[in-house]
Amino acid sequence: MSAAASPSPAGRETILAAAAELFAAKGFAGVSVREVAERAGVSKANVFHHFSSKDTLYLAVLRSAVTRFEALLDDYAGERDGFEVRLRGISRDHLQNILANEGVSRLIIREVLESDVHRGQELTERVLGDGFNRLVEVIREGRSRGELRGGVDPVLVASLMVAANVHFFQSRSVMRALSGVAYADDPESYSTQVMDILLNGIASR
Amino acid sequence: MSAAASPSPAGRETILAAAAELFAAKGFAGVSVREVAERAGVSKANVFHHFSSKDTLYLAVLRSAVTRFEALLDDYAGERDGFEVRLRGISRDHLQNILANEGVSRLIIREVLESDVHRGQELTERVLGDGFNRLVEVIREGRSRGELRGGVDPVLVASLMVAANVHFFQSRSVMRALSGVAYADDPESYSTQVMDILLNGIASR
DNA sequence: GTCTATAGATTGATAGAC
DNA sequence: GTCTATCAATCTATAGAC
Repeated sequence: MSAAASPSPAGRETILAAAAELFAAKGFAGVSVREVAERAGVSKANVFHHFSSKDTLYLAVLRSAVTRFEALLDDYAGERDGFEVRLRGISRDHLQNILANEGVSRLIIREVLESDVHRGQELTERVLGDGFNRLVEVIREGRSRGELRGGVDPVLVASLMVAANVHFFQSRSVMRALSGVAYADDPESYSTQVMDILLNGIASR
Repeated sequence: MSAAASPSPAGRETILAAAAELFAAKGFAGVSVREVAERAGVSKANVFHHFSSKDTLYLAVLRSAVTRFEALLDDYAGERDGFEVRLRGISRDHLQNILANEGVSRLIIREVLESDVHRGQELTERVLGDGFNRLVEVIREGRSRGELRGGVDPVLVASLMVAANVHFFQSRSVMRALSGVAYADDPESYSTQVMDILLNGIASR
């Protein structure tokens, strides 16, 4: 099974992988479609066959990170774990995902930070919305089983989980320099402590 | 009275204000020192008299946001309020501060996100460290009075407070497009709900 | 030194053959 | 699905006027 002759199936994925590396390293403006095509070993026109525009390709790269997150949620979809164990696992793996894909994570954060109203809507609809809503759903499910204190908004809880992990990622360089930040190089420990507080903060009774 | 003849006192502040506007609008690379001098109505040499380099001036602009935060902490330094009321007030005003100074807030976030180890240390020492440590101190004080659950790290709590507010600011454009985000345009309500969870999560017993 | 004009290269995107 | 050929628009860099 040499990879020499696989015409179509890998095509799109190859382009996506090449684009991810390049965009992560040089940003949207710093990369040309020709460059992506060359690295992927296809023609420029082929890139436009799979992705209707450079921006669509870019959003697809960002979306790939969310797809990884959704895959992670699937891993915890089973009935076997309790609410707390599930949320802890999701948060831990989410942070692990962010750290394992630094380049794309940074792209998403930059894009969100810099986006105006219109771009924000685009990012929500085409990149972030589904993943976030699925996380909210997990929490809503917990609420319907009486695991949550009354008055706690599942959307806000999901937002806090994301905020904590994004913050860990984006301020690591500063945290490391702060004295007394024990968890700066230990995402596992960080995630555990954050969820200790969060779960204790939202638990019923 | 008239502002016509105030040679030195306002000088530094005028330059700082001019630089803040320009950096916020065009970023570090997009602004020349000559430009700053012109807007401030002083000579370029005067700028270098007050700030030893363009980067020092830039860091001073970032630091001005932290100075505002420290002033805010002073407002809550009195003995009159309880621990919870104090933390709630600090968080609310902190978010208000971030939103009222969008440009500089964005600069800081960008700078932190993009910084490597060395720049992270610089940002910590010359911009962010003092403010953050003072927030940690407030929480430590609460702990020493038995307001915190055992095992809760004050540094992590401070980090979570910052994370929540930064996240609100930087993902507003996305939150607005998400269905069911009630607090997207209501920082007061957001802050209240976040602190509901956080305080409940860290409270003793 | 500063501005304007312009030549040349490169960009994102499309058309049409295979 | 993939290619070659080609489009108009934009960017880069330089030449020359002031």
